[in-house]
Amino acid sequence: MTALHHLRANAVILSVADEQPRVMTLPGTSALPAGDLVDDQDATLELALRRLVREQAGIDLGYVEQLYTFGDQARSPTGRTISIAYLALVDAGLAPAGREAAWLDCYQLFPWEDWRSGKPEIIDQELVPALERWVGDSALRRERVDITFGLSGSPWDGARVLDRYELLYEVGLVAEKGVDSGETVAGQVGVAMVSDHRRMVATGLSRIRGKLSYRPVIFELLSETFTLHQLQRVVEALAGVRLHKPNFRRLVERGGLVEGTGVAEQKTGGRPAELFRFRREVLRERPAPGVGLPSAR
Amino acid sequence: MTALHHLRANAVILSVADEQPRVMTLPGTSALPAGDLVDDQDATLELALRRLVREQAGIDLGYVEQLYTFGDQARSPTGRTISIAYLALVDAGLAPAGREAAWLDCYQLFPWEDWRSGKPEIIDQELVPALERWVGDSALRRERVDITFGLSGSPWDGARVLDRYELLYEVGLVAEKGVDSGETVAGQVGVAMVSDHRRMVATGLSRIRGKLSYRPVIFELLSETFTLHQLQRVVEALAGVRLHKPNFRRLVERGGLVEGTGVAEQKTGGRPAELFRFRREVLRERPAPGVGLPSAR
DNA sequence: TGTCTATTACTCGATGTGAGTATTAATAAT
DNA sequence: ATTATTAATACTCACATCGAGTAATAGACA
Repeated sequence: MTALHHLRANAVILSVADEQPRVMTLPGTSALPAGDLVDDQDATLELALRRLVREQAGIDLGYVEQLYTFGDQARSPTGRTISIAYLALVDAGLAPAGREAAWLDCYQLFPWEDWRSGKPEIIDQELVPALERWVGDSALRRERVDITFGLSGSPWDGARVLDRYELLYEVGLVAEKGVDSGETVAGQVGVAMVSDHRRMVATGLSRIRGKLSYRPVIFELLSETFTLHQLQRVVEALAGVRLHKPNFRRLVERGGLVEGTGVAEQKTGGRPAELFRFRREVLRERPAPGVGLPSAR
Repeated sequence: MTALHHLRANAVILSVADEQPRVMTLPGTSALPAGDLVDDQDATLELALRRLVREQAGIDLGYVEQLYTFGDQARSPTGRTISIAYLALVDAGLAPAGREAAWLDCYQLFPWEDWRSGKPEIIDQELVPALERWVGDSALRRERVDITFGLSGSPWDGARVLDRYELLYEVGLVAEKGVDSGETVAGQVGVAMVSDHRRMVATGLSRIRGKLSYRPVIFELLSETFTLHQLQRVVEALAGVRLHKPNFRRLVERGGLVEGTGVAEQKTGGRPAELFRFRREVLRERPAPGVGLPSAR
């Protein structure tokens, strides 16, 4: 009745710095913090993961949620390895770097996901041609490609990060194994990661993009106080789209998500902005408080 | 590097019959279909689960998605057991019963979740008093109870099924272990299930309630064709609320989710209703097509 | 012919959303 | 001091959607 399995936990730790979403890796590698779940000293899996990250990267995680459990046979040649992936969000200000942790730009992993300066050129130049070849005259493939990549009049759905990654993987455009460095491989798009770690990051980005509009997770990535401009930049970085400033401010203020502190700060050369903080009471007032991206409904 | 673990897969198989959401159990028990993940004959975990359900309950699952991985130490006294739970949706018409599978009414498990005939009496009569005692004068507990159960002016959020179950578990109102029959236990609310299976069902119900409004999952529970009335009843059963008929039809028709077949059927004694079918093209047209419940935004 | 059931049509106000434009406040350079 | 710069703040407006209510209609059955 007892089975032998290789059981691991992986951490997708995201933060936003310099208007770029980034994921923590172990220094010198393109691997996520991960470890075997071997001893039973932790009461819950989540606590085991927190301990693991503390030991490997030297930080105490705040927000943590379970992402997905990966267990396909193809993942390892000798027997099945089960990996339970977790998503963590950390404030860029508190995030360590250097000997303990390195940070990898998410849009180097998924260049097609950043639409902040318009549609990424890689889509029409590299992805679409390869996808079209793969489609051939299959109606099923046609529909799938149209939906996941917003072709043939379908809208681009920012939250389908994972769908797109999985499709590109099937098509053979993204590599998963046999790559230890963070280099780009010929014939492949984006920077690869060890094993299926890039797929885990895609899962995490999908999750958080979807969650942005109905849970106030964004504040996990910001300090206690922040300007509305900073808040908008962080949302834009994660969502991968530019937002209309007046509407964003209206949404977030009138929506009761933030409250001003009265204090003004910021020495960016222009007019100092007021500092805001997350308004916790919104949780009691609205069923699904989030920042609401365009066409995300 | 290799760890010994007890690894299992569980299936939360939902369907709606007679306007009641129900979950499949093994006949004579209050246990979900489940099994050890021991051999590596399946390429993916999901395939392993499908085979397991086929062997145990004799049905081939259609829609399947991974739910959550449970691995808290408290689950088993001797070493950790990891359970990967999956959610499956089956058409009530195709669902088997009898020797192979039994069906358990979800609202017997969670009587407080069915608001179709108004607020369930159990909430004010049993839950709230116990919750209030548990809160005491802790502001943290106060906030949590208010949000999860819609107290002190907070709205009731249908999708928080799991939050409510977990809170009731902490408070001691729902039992998890040592109960093999489906009977109600003194001092406890709702029908218990084996081990943490009821928690898995709560997770599944939470997931599908949340998903209703942005993914057309509801059609997995219906036959190829159906009347709008049937569709509404199934949505109401899952969501646990009554819906405004004219608005529902407008939403679902003008939203492009269904299309008429021209065929009229139904011999319920009144005017025959037109049969509709799911309109697949909506997937290409809208980013997040769903049935949109009231205040679900 | 009447009754029942359920479909179908219409209205109306409140709210939210996307988009655009204008104004103001403070800092830094000249 | 004055001006340019940067960004915050304020306002408008059309449009779609939503919640809620009311009314009319079509067919089956007794």
